[in-house]
Amino acid sequence: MFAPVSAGIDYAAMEEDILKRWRDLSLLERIQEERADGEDFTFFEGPPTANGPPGIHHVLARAFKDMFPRYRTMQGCRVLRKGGWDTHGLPVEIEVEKALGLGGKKAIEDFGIAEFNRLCRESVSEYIGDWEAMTDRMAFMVDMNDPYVTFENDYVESLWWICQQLWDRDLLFQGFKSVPYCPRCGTPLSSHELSLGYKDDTEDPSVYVKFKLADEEATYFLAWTTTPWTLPGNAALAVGPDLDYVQVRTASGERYWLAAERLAAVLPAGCEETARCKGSDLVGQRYEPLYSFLPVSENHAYVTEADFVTTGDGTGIVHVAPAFGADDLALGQQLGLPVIQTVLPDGTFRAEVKPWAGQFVKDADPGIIEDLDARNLLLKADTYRHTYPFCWRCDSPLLYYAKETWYIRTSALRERLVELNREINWYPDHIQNGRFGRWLENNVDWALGRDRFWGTPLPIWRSDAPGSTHTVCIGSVAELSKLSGRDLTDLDLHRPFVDEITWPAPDGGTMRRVTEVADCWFDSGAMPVAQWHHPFANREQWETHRQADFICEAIDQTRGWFYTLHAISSLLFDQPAYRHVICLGHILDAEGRKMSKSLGNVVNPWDVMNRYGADATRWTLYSSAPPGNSRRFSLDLVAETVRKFLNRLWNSYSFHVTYANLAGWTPEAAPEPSSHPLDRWLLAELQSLVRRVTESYETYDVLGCTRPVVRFVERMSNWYVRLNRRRFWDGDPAALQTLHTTLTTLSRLIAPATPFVAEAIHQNLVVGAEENAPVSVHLCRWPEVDANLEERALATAMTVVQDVASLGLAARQGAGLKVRTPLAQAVVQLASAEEREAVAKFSRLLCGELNVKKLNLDSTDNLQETVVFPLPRQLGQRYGAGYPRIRDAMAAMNQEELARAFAGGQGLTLDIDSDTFEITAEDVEVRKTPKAGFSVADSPGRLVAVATELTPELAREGLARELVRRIQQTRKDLGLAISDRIHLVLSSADPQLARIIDEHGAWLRAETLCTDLQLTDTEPGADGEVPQAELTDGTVAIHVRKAEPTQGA
RNA sequence: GGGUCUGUAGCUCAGCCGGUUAGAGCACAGUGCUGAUAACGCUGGGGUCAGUGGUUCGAGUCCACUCAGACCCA
Repeated sequence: MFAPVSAGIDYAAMEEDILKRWRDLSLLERIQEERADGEDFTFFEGPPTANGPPGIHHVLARAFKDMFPRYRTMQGCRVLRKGGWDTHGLPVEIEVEKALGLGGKKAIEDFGIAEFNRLCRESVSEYIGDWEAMTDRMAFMVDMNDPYVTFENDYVESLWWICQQLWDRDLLFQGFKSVPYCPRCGTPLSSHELSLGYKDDTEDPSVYVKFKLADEEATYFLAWTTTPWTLPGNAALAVGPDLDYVQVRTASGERYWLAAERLAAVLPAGCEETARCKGSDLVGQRYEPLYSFLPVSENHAYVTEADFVTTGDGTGIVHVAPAFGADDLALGQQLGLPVIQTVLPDGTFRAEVKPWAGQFVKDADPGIIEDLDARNLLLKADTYRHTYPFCWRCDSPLLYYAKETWYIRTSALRERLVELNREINWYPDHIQNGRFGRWLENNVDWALGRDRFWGTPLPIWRSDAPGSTHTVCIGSVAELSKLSGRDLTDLDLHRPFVDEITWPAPDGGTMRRVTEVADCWFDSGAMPVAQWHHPFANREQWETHRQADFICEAIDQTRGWFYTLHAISSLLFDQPAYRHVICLGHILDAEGRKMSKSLGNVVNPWDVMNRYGADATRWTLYSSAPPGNSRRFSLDLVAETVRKFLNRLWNSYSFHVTYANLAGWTPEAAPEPSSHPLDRWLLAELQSLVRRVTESYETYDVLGCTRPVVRFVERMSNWYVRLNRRRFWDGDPAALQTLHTTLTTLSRLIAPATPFVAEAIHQNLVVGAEENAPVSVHLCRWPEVDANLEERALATAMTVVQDVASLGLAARQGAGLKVRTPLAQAVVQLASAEEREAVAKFSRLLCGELNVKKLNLDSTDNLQETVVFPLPRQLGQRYGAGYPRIRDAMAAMNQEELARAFAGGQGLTLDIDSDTFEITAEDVEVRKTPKAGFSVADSPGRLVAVATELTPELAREGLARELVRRIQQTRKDLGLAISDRIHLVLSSADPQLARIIDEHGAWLRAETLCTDLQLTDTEPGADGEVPQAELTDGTVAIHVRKAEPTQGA
């Protein structure tokens, strides 16, 4: 006996039961034990930060992460699934800063770094419980008991080791980075801080500046800027190489170079064009610097080309100041331009910039404009409105400012990064050469340092002796202990404690740590190394798992984790960090808007999982859209998954258990193959499904793993089970075995995707019935295709049969004939002998489906009359009185041939009484009417006609079925069990009743499990209590009473 | 402003190498079936394949541009 399964199911409750079962089994531990000798499959967990509760988008990522490790486990692999937590970084600091009400770096320093970092450490585990609960509830199988944690000393020490590796290979260096910088708070802002403070319609100066050519008199390049204060830092001018430039002479006699497209907007009409060329022709021209406050040794003050030059505004010639703009700096680094840093960190000009020394740069703008004007270097000055960033804390306008910071020299290995990317399999594949590939091709050095507090301290110590460059990069705690002469084993590897470690420098100064901490993306990108505390421990683990077989995150990680993993692994080990990567699109709300707290449209994963269950949630995410697409998500979609997939599966399962138990059936260890065509068909379909799904798992095709299963379950439920109900009722072992095999195979096939339902089925059908069965479906081996059961011809045959059934039902409906009324025959006409053979094999099935006495496959009769009807509106308009003649002439022709001709695109030319009429296919309507006595439906190449004549015998049989149907409904309404016996009294004044019972009584009693049937001839009144059925000339009342079970039966 | 992706029925999505009249599910309407099913069948309404131009005998599909949305970068 299987445990009874009710069709109505509460998935959430079922899942809670299964979770408990897994806990009792210690499933994860058990899997790791049983697969200890398996081939290795390595999954890397992209670590989340637990300083906020998980949202539905985290469920999305975790659902996709879960499938493939589970699949590999079922293929026998030993799967690494180590959890991890990302704990450092600015977002964490900002949360704590807000909670403490601190305003900026200075305030944090005053508050105390030690206490601040302690609070950060606390904050990142605040929601760890929520995350663990969500992970557990959705059945993301990951080891949360032994996760890597990026703030732990072992982890940080590995990061130090990496820094030292890079340092030793001259890949770690100090350079400039342009950052949005708040002069008041004295700190750079991160991109998400930046996005908090943009203001539209900010007014700034708009100045057109004249740069005099070095070796041409009275000739200038015109450049445009909204930040005059950056002009003392000018190092070059940039043009677009493919843009057209003109030199024009103005009325004053001066000549200006600018983009041809900008001429009209910048200069008054009437200028004379004196030269024209491409931007690339200007490259290399030298000009006289506007200012020379700072000594400059490098080559500068010439024209170069840059792809960021546009003609949307300005002059098409861009003033380049590497000390400030990010584009400028990148270009400058590429060309070796000097960083002319004229501005101090507090936003004022340095002393060397004499006229404006000490002045806040923005306040100096008018003075600079005045100065340029006085020196005849200003064409014009105006104001300009645009979007400009402000500090979200103090509202000061931000400056883009090149700051000295630590870099990883990734650009030195740019080519190698691109090459190694070719070894990675990307899903969707466009990311490889698209977003990610392009990003790598344009790789710039990785700015590693952050002027912050809660992060991995850069392990770089430098002598504080004036002018000293003595610097060391530490690679381990032991090394630091040795250098500092202290045992630092228990040192917390964070600020401020690490900063306190100093020692005498050989040049007389003191070795002090640089104050920066590492970009937190460095932490997570280093996890392949640091999660093992490599090279200090776990050598074997590290060797085995240095490359992931599979990772999966959302698309925003292309420049985040996907990049940092790739960069670190390529630089250190010259190999990609991962072989397969699924890059997910973002999740949107039902209206297609981004989910955000401010819009209040964030879906809480618990609401979804509590209502519909984790399986339904997971399956919806897998199957509703390609993984890489952004996807709309709503509860309705999950509800649809329940209805259209899970319920159909569950009901088939419930059906199977009900009838297996009724028949006392148990599965056979080695069942005989069934010869029943429907069984063979289902098993053949099952084999194709296994083949298809397996291929999809092998190729990381998530839609291929899921959508075919939906189609299969639909056919299993609505075709196989429905058509075989009689066999199940009869306890046919072949049918029960077929459905059993199918359901248990299916449970393994869906186990990686919907682990709960799969487990529920497995527990009841397999664990409950077989000795030595795996205790969990997740310990089973993946199903294999049984080639003996694959019969492709059967699948095609069945599609013909299904089409014939549809046509037959359409034909019945066309004649208004209820399916319950039997008809004498259906005539089926098909295009080929193969199709006829297929249908013949299933003719009994089709007779039942269409409720006809026989199927006639041999008729060649013409069952439809064709009439080609000339349309009066069109032909009448064209030929007026000629229309009746056309009509009569066409009516006299062979309608079949005519219809064929028009269908084939031919027209018709009629010559009647010396008049000529041209008739096209648009002028006629081909009407088909069924032959008398039939109702017809057809599809291309197929036709089904049902005989419409209803003899009294057939009518009585139909009424008998109607009676049975009413009695069964009554049984249901009375709440009788399916196997309960009944007493039945039928009352009607219509003498037909007796005749019906005479002819069909035995059948009726068998169908309704009626042990005692009585007839009375009282015509029932309109008693609403007693169910009734309509006969031809009267009504019959149905009295059902449950029969007491016979003693001992 | 730049890059990548997406845009097909009211909604969620298919649509192969360019090839006949663009499909499915949901929702809606009618109707039928049902002792497994919260289901199911049949019929129907519903489409400027985002837009414009081009290539081609032929374009939802290829190319260019435009528009809208998403993400990343400025």
